Amino acid sequence: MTLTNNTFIGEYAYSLDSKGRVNIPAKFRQSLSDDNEGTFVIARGMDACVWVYPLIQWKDIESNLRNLSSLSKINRTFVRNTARYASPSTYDKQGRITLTPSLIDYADLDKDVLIVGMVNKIEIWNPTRLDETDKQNLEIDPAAYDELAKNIII
Amino acid sequence: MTLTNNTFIGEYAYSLDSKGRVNIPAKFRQSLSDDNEGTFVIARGMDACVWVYPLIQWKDIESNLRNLSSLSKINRTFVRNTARYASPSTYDKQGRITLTPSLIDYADLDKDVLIVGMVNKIEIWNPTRLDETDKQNLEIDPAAYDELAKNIII
DNA sequence: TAAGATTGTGGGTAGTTGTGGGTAATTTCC
DNA sequence: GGAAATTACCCACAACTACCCACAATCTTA
Repeated sequence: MTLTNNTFIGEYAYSLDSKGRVNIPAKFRQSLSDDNEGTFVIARGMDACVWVYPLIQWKDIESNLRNLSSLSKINRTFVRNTARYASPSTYDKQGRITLTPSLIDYADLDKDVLIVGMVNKIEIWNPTRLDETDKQNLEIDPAAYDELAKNIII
Repeated sequence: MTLTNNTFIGEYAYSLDSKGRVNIPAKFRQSLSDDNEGTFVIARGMDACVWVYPLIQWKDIESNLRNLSSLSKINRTFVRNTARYASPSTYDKQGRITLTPSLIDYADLDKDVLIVGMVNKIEIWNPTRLDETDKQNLEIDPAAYDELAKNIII
């Protein structure tokens, strides 16, 4: 079984141990291409979660950031907020990455975490926070949502 | 006799075993093209059932999701809702795929299941749930059918 | 109709995966 | 420079999954 390289789908209930390590689901690891060198880049998500990018994917983002002119204030802010909290993390022999205390704090992570495949990246959630976010998202404009769905035949 | 590749029609009564495995009807398997690598992607249906996509079909959806920037909140929600409950499943030598406990729960599946060909994907139903859904759908607004008639010739 | 092939279903087993903890190497700080 | 803290690497084990074999029922073909 192989999906597209560096592609992640599905939801997994895993645990964060006392050393700040989380397992990356085996199915996700199998999808990783070799040029990632066993490394992810972890960063603050735009929601209350941790974003985990395979190295290759992150390099792509970096080159996009490079193209944003610092003349514009919003660009400066965006680049700063994106780069500031990002850091690389290589997984160990058991397939775990270590999260930074700062990110654990930001995402309000406890022992039980939910790992969610987001196609080009991975999200790590406190299950309670995800529930809350889900509920808030019910208030999203249904018309805009349908518009999105219309363009993707599922 | 073979229809178009990766196309599924008809209805089959099969069973879900204690390990969460369901057989994919032989006729469906014969229709699969090789580039599916013996793999399906199972996901939550929009009704109370499990959707089963041949890998090729899913990759199409995936590439659409990949193009949605996570800067927009509605995009994030859409990608998350779509990808979260999906997972790849390769069929074994007997032609069975394994469903996740989460999907079995969502579709309220028991031992007896109904497998329905939906042309580009497959649905797995609890027969009782399908009956109920059918009855509700009898009350479909005729105007909606007229609208549909503009888009399809049967 | 009978023999053979295919298909659906059940269960055993070996390998993989998730999780916890120990130890040595590295870094930090006084 | 040396002690303390942190990090990276390694081992161990239980739970789970994927793979394999078996068998009965059904369908195909001569």
